[in-house]
Order: sequence, then structure tokens, then C-alpha cells
Amino acid sequence: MIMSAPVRTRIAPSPTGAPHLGTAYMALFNLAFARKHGGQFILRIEDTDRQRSSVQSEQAIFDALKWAGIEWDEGPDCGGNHGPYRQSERLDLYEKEINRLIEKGFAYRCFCTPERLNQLRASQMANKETPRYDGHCLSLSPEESAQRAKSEPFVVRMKIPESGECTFTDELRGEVTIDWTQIDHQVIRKTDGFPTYHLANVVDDHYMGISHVIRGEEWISSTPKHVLLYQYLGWDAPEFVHLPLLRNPDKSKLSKRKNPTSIFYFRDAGYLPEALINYLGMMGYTLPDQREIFSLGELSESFDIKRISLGGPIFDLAKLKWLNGRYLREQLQPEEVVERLQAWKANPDFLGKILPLALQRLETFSDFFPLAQFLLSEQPEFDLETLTGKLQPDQPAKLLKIAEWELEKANHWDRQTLSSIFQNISETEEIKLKHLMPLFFVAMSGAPVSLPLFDGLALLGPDLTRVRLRKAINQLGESGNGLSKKGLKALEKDYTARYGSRID
RNA sequence: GUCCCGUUCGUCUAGCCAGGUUAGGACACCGGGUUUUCAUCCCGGCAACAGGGGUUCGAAUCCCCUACGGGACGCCA
Repeated sequence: MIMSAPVRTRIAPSPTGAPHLGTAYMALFNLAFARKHGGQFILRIEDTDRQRSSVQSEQAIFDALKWAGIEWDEGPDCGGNHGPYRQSERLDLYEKEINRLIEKGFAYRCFCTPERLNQLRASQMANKETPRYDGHCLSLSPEESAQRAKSEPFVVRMKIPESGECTFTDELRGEVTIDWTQIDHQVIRKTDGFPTYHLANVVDDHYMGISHVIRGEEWISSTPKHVLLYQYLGWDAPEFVHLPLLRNPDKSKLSKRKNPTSIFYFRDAGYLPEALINYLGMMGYTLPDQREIFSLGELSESFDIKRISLGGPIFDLAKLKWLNGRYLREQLQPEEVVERLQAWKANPDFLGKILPLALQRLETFSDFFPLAQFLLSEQPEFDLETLTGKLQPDQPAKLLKIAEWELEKANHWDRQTLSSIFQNISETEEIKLKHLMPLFFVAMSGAPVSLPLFDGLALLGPDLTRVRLRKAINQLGESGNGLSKKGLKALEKDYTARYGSRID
């Protein structure tokens, strides 16, 4: 490793779904490390999954990271000397390297059908073996392979040594050794011609001059594939640093099912970006002097990646709130707090969107804020009796859950879409909309009567909405009218039958 | 199931690499004070080295085993 090589780090999110806290977390340390060493930090969009990637989601990543105060030196929006920074625009490059791998005999085309592979996997699982490709297409001659490729769909797989082990160095953990027998003949090019993550990330990190790959712990077990690809392609591998994963309170990997995970949730619920970043900076890390209030700049100045601790930190909203409070009263001047509050939701734009919903219900100004309150708070208070209303006690939890799943499918978050989702639930459940709605009014606003719900939800946004639904479901659970594990499973099956499969 | 990674108060962590500390700080919680209430603020308290073996005069710290937790095992990233 050449010590004088410039430090270049990257964050490589895939533009699917809402911008995730984990992305900001990884970005933070990548950025701090690059700054500390006078290097560059790059944003690369990993949009190789054509089904799930969207331009809206890509834009959301830009917006969310910028809101959080994460700035990149090179990226799809600002360019740079190593572009393009969107993987979908680099297909020729991947194709070239894939062909090189095939020619050298390090990779091969595979014509197996998904059906065959599913069967194979199922039988291996049944025999308690590690699911692995069986090498069916490995023996095809180059000629036959090339010939069939003209008329048949295929994927390209990388070859993996049949025995021995792979040892690589993780900067925090030391040497990590994994047997090659544990590694599958990974698909590196999909039927649609797009590369998979494993290939694309290696090719891009090489051509983009990435010196340190700082990413989540979830990647440790596929690092041997990456190391091998660097070897096959004749390139030096970067340094690897695997950071611990943010956790839910139950210690599982942070997930939106159990926590707010969208960066926008924190923006919309009224947190300060500098407090959020500060908080993320203390997950698994402490500054050498142990101060607890610090900016991104201060973190970068003294940053020492070796100080990262490896136990997975639990994301604790209570402590984040405490920290946010300290920012409000210690780091900002009162005038600044007013300005920030206005910029948040107390501005003509946002209030102007609420007004049409409230106007007919107003007699004096005093009526406005009580009506709008649920759109300006993180969570409303409600009591369970009001929530359940006239429904059977076992109904609310199910209906809320169904709504949560249905809402996840929404491509747009506007009045019309929301309206049709609830219409559909009403029809499918054979409950008149009129009887269905009070439940949601209470869950969303705390009261059975409120501003028009669909417009309200549209203003609230998907992230705050989801958390409110979940809070209501949880409270029902605590009172004994929730969904048991069994009940949830049954509901999910039933849901799939009547509404179609869930998406994530 | 297989493999990999991890494990200090309920939570975030310092200390570990260069063995000797009354194992420190913060959140939460409990108690007291300031405050016309509440909050803030101040003071105090509770509370941890997962277990077992080694090495050593001495282990949270080094080594091994066990347990527990997490992750990976996709034509997702």
C-alpha cells in the first residue's frame, strides 16, 4: 500500500425508498475520515436495481444528506473527475471488465433458470447445507457459452476457489478469515445486463481511486468476493473498515418497522440537523477529550477511526431529544431558534397549506392552532377508548396494520392517492368509510374530529404518518388488543391474499 | 443450520493496543435545592467489566473455551 496515496472515501447509497439514517451514519464517518486526512469524500449512486431504483429516491438522498449537513466533493449532482457517479451510467465500463473476467476464465455465463436455482437452494436448505450454486454451467465450453448467449438469457458468475480460505485485514478488527467453501459463485451480471453490487462496487472503487472502504458490518461476509475480484482484475484492494450497525432497542439491525429510520422523519418532527449529526457521531465513537457537544468540523479535526468501538449501538431517541434540547438552549441564540422554527413549519408556505383545510372551521385566529396542532407536533396524544370507538376491540390493530402496509405501496403522497388507498381498504374490509375513518382520525390527530384526513396526511408526510400508526398499534398491544405474533402472521397471509403482496 | 463479527451500568460510552483506577462521564430513573407552576439549572444517589479456565506478584485490559447477541448466506444493496 502506497502511504502517500490520497485518501478518498465514499458513500454509495442505493436510491430505493426513503433516505436511511444508516446512510447518514456511514456518510458521517467517511466524511470525517476524508477531512481528517485532507482527502475527498464522494457520493455515488448505486442504482443497479432497475426495479426498485427511482429518481425521486435519488433526489431524496441528496436533499436528506444536505439537510443533515453532509457535503460531498464529487457526486452525480456536482460532478468531478471520476464520473459519472451513477452506476446506471457506467454500464460500458462494467461490461468491459466482465468480459475481461470471462476471457481470463475468472467468470462464466450461467444459463440456469430461476426455477432450477430455487429448487437447488430449497433442497440444500433441507439437507442443512449452505445454499450454493452447484457449478452446473461451469463446464460449458467457451464456444458453447458464447453461442448460447446469442439466443438465451444468462447471468455471469464469478468463480470461487474450491478450497482454502480468504484472509483480509479489517482496520478495526484485524485479520478476518473466511473459508472459500462458504462463498457462493456470486452473480456479477444480471440477466438484464446490469452488474450486481459486488462487481460494480469493486470496479467503481478502483476507477474512482477509493483508498478506504468504510461501510457497515453487514458487508464483512461478502468482502472475500470483493478481494478476489480485485485480484482477478489485477488491482490493489483498498483498506477495509467495517463499522458496527445501528440497532433497534431490541438489538436487531435498525429497521423502519421498529424505529423511525428516514432522515426526513427527524427533519419533519422538528429535530435540528446538527443535533442529529452530533448524536450519530456519538454512536460507537467518542472524541479524544470525550466532549459530548461537537460539530461535524470538530469531529473531523480530531477524528481517529481507531477510536470506533465495535459493539452495535442502540439508537436511543430519548438521548437524541436531550441533545437536541441542549442545542436549542445552548448552541443557538433565541433569535436563531425563532428563525429555525419559522423555517421548519411556522412559515407562510406551510401554514398556507393548512389554512384552506381550516378556514371553514375558524371563527377567530384562536381556533387555528388547536386545529393545526397535529400537523405541528411529533406525536399526538390520544386515549385508547376514543381510538377504538365503535369498532370491535380486535379490529383497530388489524386495520391500522393493513393501512400501514397499504401506505407503504404509495408511489405518491398526495390527497388523491391517500384517498383511494382508504377507499380500497373500506371496500375490501366491508366497513363503510364513514365508520372506518374515526380510527384514523384519532391515531393521526388525537381526536375523532379534525381537519380533512387525507389532506392532513399529505402534509404530515409518510414518515410521521407511519410512526403514528405504529404508536397506535403498540398502545393497543399494551392494552391487550394488539396483534400477537401469531395474529400478525395470520393477518399478513390474509392481507397478501386480499391486497396482494407487500413491498418493502 | 453453516460461517463471520461482537459482548464494561437499562442505554451511549471512557479505560483495553503499551496489565496495578475507590472502573470515570453522559442519557434515563430516584432524591434534594433554585424557580409563583412546569421545564431549565445545580447537588446527591442507583447502577456494569457475560461465565469459566489459563498467563502473571497482579487481569476489565493478554490467551483459550462456553454462553448470549448481531450479521451474512438473493439475478437487493
